[in-house]
Amino acid sequence: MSDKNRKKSDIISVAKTARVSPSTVSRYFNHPELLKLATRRRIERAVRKEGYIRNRAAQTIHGIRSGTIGVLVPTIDHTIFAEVVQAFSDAVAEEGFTILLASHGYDQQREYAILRKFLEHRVDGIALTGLDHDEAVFQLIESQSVPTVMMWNYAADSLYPSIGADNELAGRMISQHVLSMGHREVACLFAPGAGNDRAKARSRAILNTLADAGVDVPQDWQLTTVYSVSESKRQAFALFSSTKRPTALICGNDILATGAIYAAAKAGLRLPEDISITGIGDFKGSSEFEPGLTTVRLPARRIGQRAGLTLAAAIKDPEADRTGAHCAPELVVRGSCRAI
Amino acid sequence: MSDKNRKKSDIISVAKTARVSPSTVSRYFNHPELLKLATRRRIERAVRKEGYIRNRAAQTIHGIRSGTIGVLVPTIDHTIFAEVVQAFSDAVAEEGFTILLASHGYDQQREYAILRKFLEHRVDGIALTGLDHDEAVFQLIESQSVPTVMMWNYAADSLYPSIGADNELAGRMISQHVLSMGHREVACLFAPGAGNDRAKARSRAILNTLADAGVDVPQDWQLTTVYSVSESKRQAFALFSSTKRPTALICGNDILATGAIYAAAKAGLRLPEDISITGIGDFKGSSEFEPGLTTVRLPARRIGQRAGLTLAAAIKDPEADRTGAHCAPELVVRGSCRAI
DNA sequence: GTAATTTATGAAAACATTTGCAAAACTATT
DNA sequence: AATAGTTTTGCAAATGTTTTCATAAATTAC
Repeated sequence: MSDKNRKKSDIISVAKTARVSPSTVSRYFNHPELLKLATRRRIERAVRKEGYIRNRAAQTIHGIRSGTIGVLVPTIDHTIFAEVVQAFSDAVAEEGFTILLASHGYDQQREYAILRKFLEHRVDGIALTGLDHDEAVFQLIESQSVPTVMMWNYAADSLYPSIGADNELAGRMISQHVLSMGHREVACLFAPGAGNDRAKARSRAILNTLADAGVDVPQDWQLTTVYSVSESKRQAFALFSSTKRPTALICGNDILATGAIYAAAKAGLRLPEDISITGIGDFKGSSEFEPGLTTVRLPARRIGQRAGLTLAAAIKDPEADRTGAHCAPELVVRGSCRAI
Repeated sequence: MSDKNRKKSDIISVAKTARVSPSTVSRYFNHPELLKLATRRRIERAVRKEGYIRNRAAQTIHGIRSGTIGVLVPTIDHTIFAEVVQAFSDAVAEEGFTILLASHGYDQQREYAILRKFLEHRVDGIALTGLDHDEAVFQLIESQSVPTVMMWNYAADSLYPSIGADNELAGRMISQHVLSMGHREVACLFAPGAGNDRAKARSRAILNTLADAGVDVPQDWQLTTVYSVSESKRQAFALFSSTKRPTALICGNDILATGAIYAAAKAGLRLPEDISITGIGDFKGSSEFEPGLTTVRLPARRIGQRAGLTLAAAIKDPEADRTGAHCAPELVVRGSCRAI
């Protein structure tokens, strides 16, 4: 494509080979309709010959948008966030944006530091996960007045547009279903709530709903485990091996439920005859268990896409609608939770 | 943190409030050791007061590194790539880089377009997935002479440092194991090879190894399916329901194997008594099935980390060692493949 | 207390662009 | 062929930094 472009080519060198001024080359890219066809042709050839690639950094310092969006998730390698990020990325790529991605591992300090970095790169917008963030994070966003959305969790009164599911509702839905199937002896397996408002909202809602129905979950049936199949398998196995077993186990998410299902198999329990298990999330694959996992679908792809679209719109038009959106969770009844 | 910074603060405004010159502020950030303690203090206060955030775009046009690395994967929401990206991101974050992430969905045209975008952003380095890319992609990288690594797949003679596993070896390992367990009636379930050199290498190696041992896989036992639990479940179920069943099913990756396991359960086959199933990858969770999945571990995290470290080193020191690294696959024998 | 060093700071040029304004080159009109 | 109007282009200033070079200030040596 080029022979001796050892000297990186810039707009000036392109101008030279096209025998026009740098400004004209700039216009070629930004307002091509202002150029005479012949000039356009000439420049096009020069660009090609030089293998010139525009320098967004140089544009950015003119207040022109950087074309990047900072996306901040707790971790990338959980199905659920991976899906959100994928959908988000696809949505904004459509609009010409590229994402800067980073994960904070549920560490609020790191979240702040990463946010600063994003801002140094002059991202045009920011997508955070969850509604719960350090005060400094909010201040930073406020002071830089950069368009922001909060993904994953929904609350009507959030400070910035939130696009996600109502996790409390999800918790309520699954526990109501379990109750409606006649279960009274219910155990719970939750992810830790620290720095994770989603997990917190779910466990709160589940426990409350059960309590309201007069079902009391004893302390030793309220298990907590990190987000990991093997850990939840271990914990659930211990639970299933104890003398008194619940008839149903409500898990805070599908990954934990997966562990519980394996634990049941290991303990020789039949699903759902001996034990009912439910999840939250409806991750890819949850429908494929035998029997399928009864769960509440949190529409990850829809959330990611919607969040991306909303943010892109807010960036392009500061007057755009900045209200969030609730991507409603949906009860998915499969075979893993039976009626008593 | 600030009242009336409606006018975005730059290095000049900071200089003004600190009563020093802009150059001094610049030095405060880049060579603080050159400043007198008192001056440093003064500037620090001004920075804080103004809520100033450095502008990397402005630095970048001075040829200073942008601090970004472009990462290009086929898709983000496959466990395996998510893991690689997570590890990669962590590794380079350590060195001060932020990643620009995009996915091309196995579309070579899109890969090229995304690469151009990365280059417009003046990424300091590029990480691609796999060794197989469009000629134009290589030309672009060559002409911009930007440090590049290729992740996931390993080949000693690759054009750019490759950090990953030898997928052919992985295929050989698993089929040798299956053979050593005495299986002669073997079926295969592969991911499509188009635009995916990893999948291609595996299926080739598996078929060859089997053939060398005199085991011929009939055409209708060579199944191909997209990367999806439900699709592979469907296909495997069909296979299991036909009159003549293999004694073992070798799957091109763990996701496909997962589908096959569910299919077996659905078909009422016992694992491994009635059917042996193997995967490749050893994804998170593969060890937790009952029985655990026999597979070949491809060390995703190690690959991502290693790739990140290698690239970061190449960026920081152009003379750095640019040889790739083979992260050896490793046979993981669990219960899903029995001896006949 | 002065000269010679060393250290800390500032001025100005450079980086790769964009853009407002003005000049040049066309077209259309007479 | 001259004029008015329009379209196309170039000049120069601006953007937010870094860096080289020069100078001022502080320190040390005598």
